Amino acid sequence: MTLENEHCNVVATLRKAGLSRTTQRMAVLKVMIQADGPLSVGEILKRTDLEQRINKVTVYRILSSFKENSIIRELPTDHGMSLYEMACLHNPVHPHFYCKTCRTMSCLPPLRLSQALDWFAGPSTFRIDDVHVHVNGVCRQCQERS
Amino acid sequence: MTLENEHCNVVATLRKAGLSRTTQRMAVLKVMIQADGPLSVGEILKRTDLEQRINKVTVYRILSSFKENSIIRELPTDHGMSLYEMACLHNPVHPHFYCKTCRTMSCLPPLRLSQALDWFAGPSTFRIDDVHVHVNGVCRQCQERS
DNA sequence: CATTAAATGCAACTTGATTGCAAATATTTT
DNA sequence: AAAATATTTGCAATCAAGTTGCATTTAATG
Repeated sequence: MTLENEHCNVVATLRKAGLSRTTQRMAVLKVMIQADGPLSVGEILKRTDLEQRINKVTVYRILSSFKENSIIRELPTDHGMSLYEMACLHNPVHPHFYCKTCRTMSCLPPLRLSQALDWFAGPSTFRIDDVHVHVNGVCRQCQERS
Repeated sequence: MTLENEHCNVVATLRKAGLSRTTQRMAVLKVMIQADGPLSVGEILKRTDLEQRINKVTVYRILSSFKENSIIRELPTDHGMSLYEMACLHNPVHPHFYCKTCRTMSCLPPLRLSQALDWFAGPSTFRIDDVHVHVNGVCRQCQERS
C-alpha cells in the first residue's frame, strides 16, 4: 500500500505544515486521506491498528495538530463526539448530514443549500429535522487578549 | 418575577407540547425564555438554582423532552458540550458564532450567510476560521427500521 | 381523596477527551 | 556518526458531559 491516494500526499502535507514525519502521524494522515467520509477517533484507531497500534491519546494529539494546521476539519455532533475529515483542496467545505439514530455523518454535495435540500428530497431521501449554520473562530476579546 | 417575558409564555408552551407543568420544567423553560443567548446545561443549572435547586439529570431529561417537542434547539460545539436556545417563533433559525477560545456561542442575524459574513467583517469583528452547515435528521435505513 | 401515571433525585456508571510524566523517537549540534 | 536537545509517544490517571437504574416524590385523573 502506497502512502498517497489519487489526491493528497502524506509526506508533502506534513512537510508543508512543518510537522515532523513520525510513524503515527503518517498512519493517521493516510487513514484520513483514504477515508470515504468523516471519521470518529474510534474509527481512526481501528483503521490505523490494521498496520500499527497507536495510542488513543496520540491520535487525539495528532488530530489536534492537524486541525491547527488546517489539514483536517472537525465536525462536532449532537452526541458529544466529533468526526474528522480532510480539509484539502480536493475536499472543499460542504454541508453534512448527521443521522441522529445511527450517528453516521455523510457528506452533502457542495451546492447551495436550497439545491442540496432539493437533492435530499429526491428518491432515496432522509428525514431532515433541522439545519444549523455554525461559524467557528475567535471573538474580539479573545483576540485582543493574546 | 412573572412566568412570562415579552415573548413566550411558560404555561402555554408546556400545554401546547402536552408536557405536565412540573416545578422543574417551568423553571428551566423560564430560564430558557429569559436567556440572552444559547445556554449550557451548567449555566441553566446555575440560573435555576437561584430559585430552586434542580438535579442535573432532571435538567438533561427536561431539555431532551423540550427538544423532542421543538421547544428548544440544541447546538453542539467543538468541545463535547451542547448549548440550547429557544426554538419559538420569536427566535427563528439563525447562524451561530462559536468562539473556540472562550467557548461562548453568540447568535448571528438571520440573514443570508454572505450578508452575515459581511456583517461580521464590520468594525467589531470576529476572526472566522470555518463555517459549517450541519443538517440533522434520520437517514433512510433508520427510518425504515422503525 | 385515592389511584395511577409520570417526573424527579440520587448514586453509579459510561464515554469522549485531557493531563502529567516517564520513555522513546526525532532533530540538531558538534 | 555520536552526543545533546527537543519533540513526540504511551501509559495511567483524571476530567467532564451525559446516561441509566431504581426508589421516592409529585402531578394528573376519576
